[in-house]
Amino acid sequence: MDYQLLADLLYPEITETPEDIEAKYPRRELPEGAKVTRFAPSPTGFVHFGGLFPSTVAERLAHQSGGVFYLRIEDTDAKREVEGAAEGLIKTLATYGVHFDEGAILDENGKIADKGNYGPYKQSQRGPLYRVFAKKLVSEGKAYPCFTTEEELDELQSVNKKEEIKNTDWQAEAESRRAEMLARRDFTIEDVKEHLAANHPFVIRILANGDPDKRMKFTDLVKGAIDVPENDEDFVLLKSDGIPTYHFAHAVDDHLMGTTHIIRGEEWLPSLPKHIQLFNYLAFKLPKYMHISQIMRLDENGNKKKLSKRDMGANMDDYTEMGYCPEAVCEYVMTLLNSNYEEWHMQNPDKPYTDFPFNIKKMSVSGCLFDFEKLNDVSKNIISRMSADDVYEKVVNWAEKFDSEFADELKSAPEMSKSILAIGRGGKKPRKDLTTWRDAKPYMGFFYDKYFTVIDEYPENFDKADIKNTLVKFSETYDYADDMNTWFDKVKQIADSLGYASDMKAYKADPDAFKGSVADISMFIRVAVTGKMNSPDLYTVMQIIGKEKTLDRISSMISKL
RNA sequence: GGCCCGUUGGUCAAGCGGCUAAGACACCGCCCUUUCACGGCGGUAACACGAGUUCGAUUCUCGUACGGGUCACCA
Repeated sequence: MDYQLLADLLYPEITETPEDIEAKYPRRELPEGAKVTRFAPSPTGFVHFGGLFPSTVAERLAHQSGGVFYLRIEDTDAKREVEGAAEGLIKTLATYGVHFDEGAILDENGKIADKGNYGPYKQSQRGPLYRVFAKKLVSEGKAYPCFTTEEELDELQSVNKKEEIKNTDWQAEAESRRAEMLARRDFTIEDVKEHLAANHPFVIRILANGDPDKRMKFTDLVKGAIDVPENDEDFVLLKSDGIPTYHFAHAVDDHLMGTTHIIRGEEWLPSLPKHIQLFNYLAFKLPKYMHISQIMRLDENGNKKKLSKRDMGANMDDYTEMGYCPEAVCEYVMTLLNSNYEEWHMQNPDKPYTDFPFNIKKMSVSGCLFDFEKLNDVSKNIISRMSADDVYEKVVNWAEKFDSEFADELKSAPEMSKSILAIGRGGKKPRKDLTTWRDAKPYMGFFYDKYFTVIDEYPENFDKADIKNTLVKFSETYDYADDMNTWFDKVKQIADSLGYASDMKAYKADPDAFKGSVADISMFIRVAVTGKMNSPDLYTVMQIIGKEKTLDRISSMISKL
């Protein structure tokens, strides 16, 4: 077969050669050791937690090494493309610290525009480029046109691949596919001419020459040494619309764009043989690969499953609504990515996670389970270290989007709101009441008349009269100007007068000698003022609420008893 | 089913031929404390199984089991 003739028949309009293209994509001038990485999402939806993972790794590795991190949009599947998804992706990534140096990123008008010299960065705009390389492969007898239509393929495939395939069917399936593949390779120039004349669509397939029984040694930067079989599958390079498949685009783009490290999910491991073959055929230098373990979740049977789109915690945009601050999510990701992150962070509590020396060798080989508890802990700690002003601003920000009424309430009394948030904050052992911004309302709502309700009831085992007496006595003696000690001394006096222990030690030594303790007396007052059995320091709460409201709330409770 | 990857406490995980097998989260207990939230101290809890190599295996090799991934003109 005259392969050059075949190539010219297929792509008469392509006159450029790979060499011409290479000349337009010179090697990057980067310092020694600098890594060029990329994130290459398909614009089919939101950013997924499982996508934030590799993109964070790619970003860290590039920026830590003085390299380049770019965004390439893999919009090669028009059918699945979602309008505006790419823009959303970029914005979401940015909130989680994933910033691009180059690629199809947002310009000042919020539109996607290319930045950098290795574009275009949207694969749909790179069609001619791919065809040059495809033509080359055809001319070398390493790829060939296939006129089998999708419908015909579906029919040939005896079993629907989406359905569960019965054990016995697998063998038959493999055999029929093998036979079918060999048949596809069997054609003449005349056949091609006929098809072309009839305007039949075609795909370009690679002509696989591997022996799947042979293994190649391959080193993955995360997985270590692995065995991969040679590729024997004539997979598609160019689809009938002239747009490449992932595999071909990966080879051409990452070569041209100078990617040094391919960072992607573990699910790509099985297609590695295809990529190796392609890079070989194309005479491209194989980049380094890092296949990152997947994030799992527990299914209803207690088995681990890949965290998928519909799962809780999958959509990064949900975290905003749930009220997590991006720093918390980033740190949580770091703890999963590098096990020694936490240790480092304890030693460097004030440094941003971007100062952490990220280490490929410390990456986990096995998949990990997504754990909200751990995220919550990280989040709680981060918020506890923020200033009251910061927290105020962030809570308001969140509330403006998701609870505008609460936002208005906060903004109507900013000073009070800030002093509430300042309780127990700033010291060596800050309170950790807030895990997410969403927690703010239940935590501090009782300060505002609008949200104040008595939630907790007095426990049955206390005498109603004691409660009432406590409240009456307290309101009689309460003086807003009292300092904390004076204030508490008065509470203790009430305790003594009602037969409750004012000294906790005495109470603990002999609880039966008293009706209760000053703790209970405080609780009586606390429920009246805050509506809850638990609250931050009561004295401080009253100072913030103010004399009038404090007494109002107490008297309203008295009248209810 | 073929191929690939994995398996240390409930979870994330250190470990890289000899350790009483770290640490963090969660849980429990005690202390501190007027409640809560912190903080301090302590506790329960793990090398999937079976062979082999070795003086010695969590660590190396091979099986088995289990889990995950993948097998498209999707990425």
